[in-house]
Amino acid sequence: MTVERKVTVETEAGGGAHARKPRKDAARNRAALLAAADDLFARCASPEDVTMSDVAAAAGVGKGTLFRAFGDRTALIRALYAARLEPLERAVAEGPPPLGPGTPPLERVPALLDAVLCFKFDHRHLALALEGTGGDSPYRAEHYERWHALLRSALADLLDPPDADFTAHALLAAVRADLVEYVAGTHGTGREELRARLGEFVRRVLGTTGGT
Amino acid sequence: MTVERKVTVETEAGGGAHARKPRKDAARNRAALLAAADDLFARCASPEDVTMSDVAAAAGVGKGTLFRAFGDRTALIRALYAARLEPLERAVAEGPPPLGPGTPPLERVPALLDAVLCFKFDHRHLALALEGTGGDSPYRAEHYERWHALLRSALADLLDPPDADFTAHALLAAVRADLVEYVAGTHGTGREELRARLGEFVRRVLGTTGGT
DNA sequence: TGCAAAACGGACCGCCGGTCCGTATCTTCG
DNA sequence: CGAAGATACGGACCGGCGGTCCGTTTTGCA
Repeated sequence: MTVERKVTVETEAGGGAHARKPRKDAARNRAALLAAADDLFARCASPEDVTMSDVAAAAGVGKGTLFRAFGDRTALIRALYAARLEPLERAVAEGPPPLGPGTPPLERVPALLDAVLCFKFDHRHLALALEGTGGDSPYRAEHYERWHALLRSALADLLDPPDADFTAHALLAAVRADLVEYVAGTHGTGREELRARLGEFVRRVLGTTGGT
Repeated sequence: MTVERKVTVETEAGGGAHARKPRKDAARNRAALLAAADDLFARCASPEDVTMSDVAAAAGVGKGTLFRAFGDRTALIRALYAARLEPLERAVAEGPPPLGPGTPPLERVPALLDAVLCFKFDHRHLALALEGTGGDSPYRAEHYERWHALLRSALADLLDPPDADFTAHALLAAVRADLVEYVAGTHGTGREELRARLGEFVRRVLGTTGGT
């Protein structure tokens, strides 16, 4: 009876999870949705008041399409955030100093935090949307774990292991999007001034006293 | 025609905003609602899944009563949080060292942060509910401004003014409820260990090297 | 060109925060 | 003590949101 080779075998077993090539309209719509969402988040005061329907409408597609493409609100925001973050992550993973690997920790840690701060500042709307996903903490996002691990390992040369772990958390907490937004928004503190303050703070944490 | 002295004059002009004595049942219900809310937040995993209807039902009153008493969800949570925080605020405002005024900054700053950490740890459910109020940042709450100002003024003796301001923010960021929850929950880090890590971190920020 | 797989889209659902208003309860004053 | 006015009660009700469903349309392949 020939078992019906209907398989759709998918080559999945090997572990490669490559989605088997999306249809053209699907790809186009996905891109349009990302663009529309980015635009809306940038334009609106609070992430709360850009609804999923808004995004779909702005992209010129139906709501069903939006949810089919991304699953849910959180996933949409994560996808958007990840797309914007990718250049920075590449620079950290394989770029030149002071961000890339092979940089001495005392130099790399401040550079990493400065880079994160700049990113959060320049993409506040996305970062706020991501961190304010309501559900629960932003700490659930796996990219947080990556940054934490990176920072911790860089700090490992300078501190005791348990301290390195907590310090990494604490330093990342200093560049959380809502804090950045608050300081920048309320006090009118500008980008460069914020960078200077953070730099000084990090220097103090690392015990680097001034120096040339 | 005697202009109808209907006034309800209220003595408001003087600036005193004392609500003119609430009715007895209103007071009782208010208390019941606070208790019910506290209980529910403590019992539920995420603040998100305790609804206003739940609170009203648990307190044995109607939803209308709940909203009449507190206005909206945020105000309910704030009232609850403020009630629990009050002892600590008194200790800070008029208590003995190391929390109270008159304590030298080098001693007071770590003490304040330790106290906040303990409070956030012990009342995670409330702190999470408050900070996760969705709307926007927890920085809008006026009690944040109080703590920030307090810390900043304590730091003013040790740092340049702009650094004191940012440092106060950064230190408070290290004790945010969701971070505490994450570190305590995921890594199973206990209360005392967390206090030790925070203490060490603060010490490093203040440049206090070990010492007896 | 024909056909099945895949994607589309918008009506629809459940839920939640918040409102409204007829009814019940308290308080005060004669 | 009784009645009237003020205040609070409570739950049916509303608008809007995230998310789902399924009949219809598009696409890719042979």
